[in-house]
Amino acid sequence: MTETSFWILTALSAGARHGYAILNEVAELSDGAMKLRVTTLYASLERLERQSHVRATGDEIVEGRARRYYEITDVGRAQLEAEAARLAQRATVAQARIAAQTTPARPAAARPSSSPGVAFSPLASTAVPA
Amino acid sequence: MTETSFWILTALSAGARHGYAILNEVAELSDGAMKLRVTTLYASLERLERQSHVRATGDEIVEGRARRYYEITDVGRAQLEAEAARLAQRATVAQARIAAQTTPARPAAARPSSSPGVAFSPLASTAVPA
DNA sequence: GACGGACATTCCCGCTGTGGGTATATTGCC
DNA sequence: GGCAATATACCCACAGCGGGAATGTCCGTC
Repeated sequence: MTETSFWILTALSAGARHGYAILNEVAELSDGAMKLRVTTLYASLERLERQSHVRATGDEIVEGRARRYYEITDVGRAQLEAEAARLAQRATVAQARIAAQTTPARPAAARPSSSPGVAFSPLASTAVPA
Repeated sequence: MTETSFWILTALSAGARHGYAILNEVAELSDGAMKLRVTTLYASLERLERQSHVRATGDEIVEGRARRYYEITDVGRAQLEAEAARLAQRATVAQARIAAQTTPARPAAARPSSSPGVAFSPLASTAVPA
């Protein structure tokens, strides 16, 4: 999932929104870090609609302006949930590595990176050199 | 930062690696979820080198095969750290929204949402502790 | 009354990142 | 000899993103 799609689904997970409202909500949710462009937004909404992650719930005319409302589908919600879990895991893995790096003394390069038998335990010993 | 760059930097944050070793380590770190293609890998390494996030530390010949080792720079490490923090925040924001949506009673560590049922609360400020 | 700004959607077009396929070269196994 | 694994590199196509701008209404300011 792209970051754009992630933010759109997150915005919609609290209720139906029209395009422009999504734009503003994403900026707010991300604390200004993510500013969607209108072109990106509407292109992404089209893609999400094709993938049945969002659904258009009809057009409205409010004060002369046409508004198209979108809502998240069950599929979209499941995808968002899975993506959030992946993001959390990614962050954990990276932060564990960074922490393991800054704490102990570090040898020079060219260690062989032969994997320790068990697959990936981020919080414990991440292949710390002897 | 792209996901590819993120994983490469994460792999390199534990020490210098050559391209092919990065490939394997990323698959391991992500528990098989992320499988870099060789084309993507080397193209990304070039980009990261141009941005001074990684640095080539010289070529070696091991058993007849040329190996080019890469190591993460201080700039790259800082970028990785920042990216990990962003990922964690994104995951938190999304999971709080999902929790507020699915559990009407009480979300775990999220902020107290005023009205559970028909939630259209605009979220005045991002309540994510850094 | 003209002008700019906010709202709201849509089209055109170029750039970047990704990935499939493939070429090259060496070592080890069957 | 053929095949897999290791290791890097090139060519080309596709998808997502974003700049620019068009369309149209409403509101506040000059």
